[in-house]
Amino acid sequence: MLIATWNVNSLKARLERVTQWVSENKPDVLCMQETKMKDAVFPTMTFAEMGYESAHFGQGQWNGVAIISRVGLENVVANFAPTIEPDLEARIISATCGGVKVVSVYVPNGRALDNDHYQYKLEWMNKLKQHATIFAKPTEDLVIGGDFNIAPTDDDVWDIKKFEGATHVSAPERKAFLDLCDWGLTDVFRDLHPEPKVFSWWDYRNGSFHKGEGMRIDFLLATKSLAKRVKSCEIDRNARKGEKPSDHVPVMITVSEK
DNA sequence: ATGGTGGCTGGGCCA
Repeated sequence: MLIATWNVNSLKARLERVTQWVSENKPDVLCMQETKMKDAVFPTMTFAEMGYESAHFGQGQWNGVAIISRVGLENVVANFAPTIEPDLEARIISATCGGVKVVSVYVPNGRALDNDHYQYKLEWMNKLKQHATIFAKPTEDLVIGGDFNIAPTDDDVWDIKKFEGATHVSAPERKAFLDLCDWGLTDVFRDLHPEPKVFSWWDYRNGSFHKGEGMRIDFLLATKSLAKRVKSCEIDRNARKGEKPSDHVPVMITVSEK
């Protein structure tokens, strides 16, 4: 089973690249973020013709998350679980795909440490942990895939000195990330790849990709029962090349059957 | 280099 996550930065602008990537990689499940479209215009038929069911939680010009699956797509939950105060933005959708509980998340950016949006980000991470506890047990097969807008360690940014006073690397954000993992989730990529400076995002500006100035902020976080069956985890750096790339690239895991 | 690029849009915000 191949499970992937990708912040596509507008599915409308990226549809050709996304369908091309799906055709080549044939993920069983793909979590997407920043579709930036309303549900009514989500390309359900395009994916259906490729053999995928779709679940989309969109709002329009910003945010928007989706899960597409060719191994079943059941029990879809748009937004946080019903007992949690709902987010006003479309940033989380959950479903069960082929026996695995899957959550696609687009964690708020935070903007700046003194910005209200930063508090919103921290609260959002707390709600995500609550959502996990409601949506699944730590003993079940669960993967949370998405753009977390948090670099968990200094190895996950190109130069920590450039991030003094910035979001994505602050101690409270990193603690929120660890708190979520402490519930029972593993950063599968880091487990299999100890090497530093492997990134999933590069700013469009200033030739960042070619200078190697990126961050690893996109993750597949798996519960133990799932993580122990993961055979490989890759970040598809090639997806940042060529015409009209997203600023993020896909992260993918292959999981062996039980 | 207080800029740069890209995607919403249709001027300015967001990342």
